[in-house]
Amino acid sequence: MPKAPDKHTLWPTELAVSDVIGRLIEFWGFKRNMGRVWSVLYLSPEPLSADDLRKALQLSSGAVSMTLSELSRWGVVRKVWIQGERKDFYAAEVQLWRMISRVFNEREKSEIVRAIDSFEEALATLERIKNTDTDPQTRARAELQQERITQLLKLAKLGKGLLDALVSTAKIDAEPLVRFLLGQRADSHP
Amino acid sequence: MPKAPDKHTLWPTELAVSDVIGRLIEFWGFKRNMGRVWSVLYLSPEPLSADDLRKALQLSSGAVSMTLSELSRWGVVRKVWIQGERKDFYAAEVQLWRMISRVFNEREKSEIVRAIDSFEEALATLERIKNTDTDPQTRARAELQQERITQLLKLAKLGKGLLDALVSTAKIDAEPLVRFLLGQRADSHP
DNA sequence: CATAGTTTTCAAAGAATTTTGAAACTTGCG
DNA sequence: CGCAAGTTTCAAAATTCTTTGAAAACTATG
Repeated sequence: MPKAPDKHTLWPTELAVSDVIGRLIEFWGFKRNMGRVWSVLYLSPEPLSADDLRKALQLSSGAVSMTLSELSRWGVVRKVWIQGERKDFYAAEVQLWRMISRVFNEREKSEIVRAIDSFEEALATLERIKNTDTDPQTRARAELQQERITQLLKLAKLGKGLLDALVSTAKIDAEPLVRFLLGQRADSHP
Repeated sequence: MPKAPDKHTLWPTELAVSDVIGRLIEFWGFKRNMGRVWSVLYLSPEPLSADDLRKALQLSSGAVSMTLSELSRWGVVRKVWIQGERKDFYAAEVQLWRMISRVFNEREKSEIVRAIDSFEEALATLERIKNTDTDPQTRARAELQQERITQLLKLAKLGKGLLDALVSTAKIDAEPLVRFLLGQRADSHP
């Protein structure tokens, strides 16, 4: 029985890249396997089946299924139909920039927005205290906290601004932010 | 015996803020308690002792000690001597911008640099394969991977550029990046 | 509509991380 | 010194997160 040309042994480069991305992604709050699976797909010339991935990364079938569905939810992997095949095949989103901005937008921004709301609410509460409480100590304390929370609020808004800029940059794809950050041309400009 | 004015009951606003920061910070890969402890210190008019923190946040003494030492290592909290007191007291770094840029610089950048190195190494390996291997399939595959990894590399470098920009902005504190990101003056533009 | 190939689900096992608290350790002072 | 307040350490316990794998659920034919 002739073995199918093995998709199941990763090249050392694939292993290295999927590992480092796994780590980066984990560091960033996702599961390591999400990074690994995505990487393998990203480096694969053709879409892979769940089973290919299971073999390549030595995961259980359940893990692969869950990882793929999470990746799909984030829109960084998509199903691909291959004619004549029964299985589902998967391919990585290759538009890195778009991918990242989507994730940033959904995940980070919602967290930041929550913080912003909470800061604003705290400020309002403190304002009420200042206008109500008679103890000078208490009022002074409220005032100090207002100042400090205001700083936090500014910072959070800055963060939100940054994410918004990234996202809209990704949409337009004309890359003013990229230029700005890299100082000059972004790497080899034909 | 007259109770000391209670530093040990947090105001609702303090609780809310320390919670939301705890979450943000956890989301960002630190321990939740680091965020909470820092927040309480940040909102406190005077430095607090380990014991104050233990009571305010209902943590074990060990947890407080470890959290404080971690926060110190990140330079976001510092010891303060209070004359006539036996205990150590702690205060939060209030220069948010500086604080954040330091953390970014150490933590994020090292992770990104690792990724960059790894990508570059992978590219070199693939180049060797292209120049050595005779199988056209293999060579084609190596080429595709080079392209894709190049994209990753660009992205990683962009990330590094972003962090560098943040850090140097923090150093100068003249805020070109801030301006750029917010488009105009901070806040309120219908 | 039965079946075999696939995917999904999910409770339990396993890992990893965090917290606890008592013991060991420091330090300043009588 | 020797003590006592204060801090740190660290092994064990608790908690949280991840993975497993077998069973249930799908699904495209014959």
